[in-house]
Amino acid sequence: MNSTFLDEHTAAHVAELFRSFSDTSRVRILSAIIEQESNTSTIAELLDLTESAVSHHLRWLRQMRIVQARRDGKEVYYSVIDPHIIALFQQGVNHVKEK
Amino acid sequence: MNSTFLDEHTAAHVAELFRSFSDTSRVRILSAIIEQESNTSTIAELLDLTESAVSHHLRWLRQMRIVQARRDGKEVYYSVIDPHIIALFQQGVNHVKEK
DNA sequence: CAAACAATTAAACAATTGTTCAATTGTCCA
DNA sequence: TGGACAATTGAACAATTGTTTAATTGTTTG
Repeated sequence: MNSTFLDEHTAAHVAELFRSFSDTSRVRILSAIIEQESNTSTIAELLDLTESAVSHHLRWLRQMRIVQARRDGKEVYYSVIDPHIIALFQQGVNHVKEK
Repeated sequence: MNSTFLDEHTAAHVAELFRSFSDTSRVRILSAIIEQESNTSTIAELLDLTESAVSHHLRWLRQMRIVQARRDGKEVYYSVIDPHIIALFQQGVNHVKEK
């Protein structure tokens, strides 16, 4: 169906996309907000990370359009919008779990 | 169906898996050998990389059990065995292409 | 308005990563 | 066996990345 042979430019974008899921903290953050929309400090507390570290990762994911931010008063709530992204992430998780 | 909330250990493995696809050269190498089983120097020539660089990446991918090596005389041919891995990779590629 | 809380940002740092160069190993065949 | 070719390996390096600390911005409420 689809050829996978990629030009350098597309390959760079694919790599960038997968880089979203290539760090332990980012994977944990994503798993948390896929499970339930949460704000920065709740995520930080839940995962035992500093708010700053979480915020840096979320900025990265925001720039990649992986996560969506919604402010409610002082808090900013994050979630994963795109079902394709969730499916991609889940597929990686399942692969690991089924070993 | 499946909860995605992950313990640190599983998250680390998931991150490690996705790291296989998180570098432009590795993405290009994978796209080449998914398209067609190839040996190190053919891949190097096709992608304009040194054989050493290609070999280093392939070692990484081999250790991750993403690729399979088959020696035929002087040449070592690489391929991606697991259809789940191919599907995961393709899904990332499609996500990028559909933007 | 000021104090308190939530989140972001910038700078700095240690750690990791990708690539190169050079040396080595494995295989074939004259 | 020795020379040629293919691939791997190790060491070194520059570049990138994740985290911390400290300062700053945004928002609410006393």
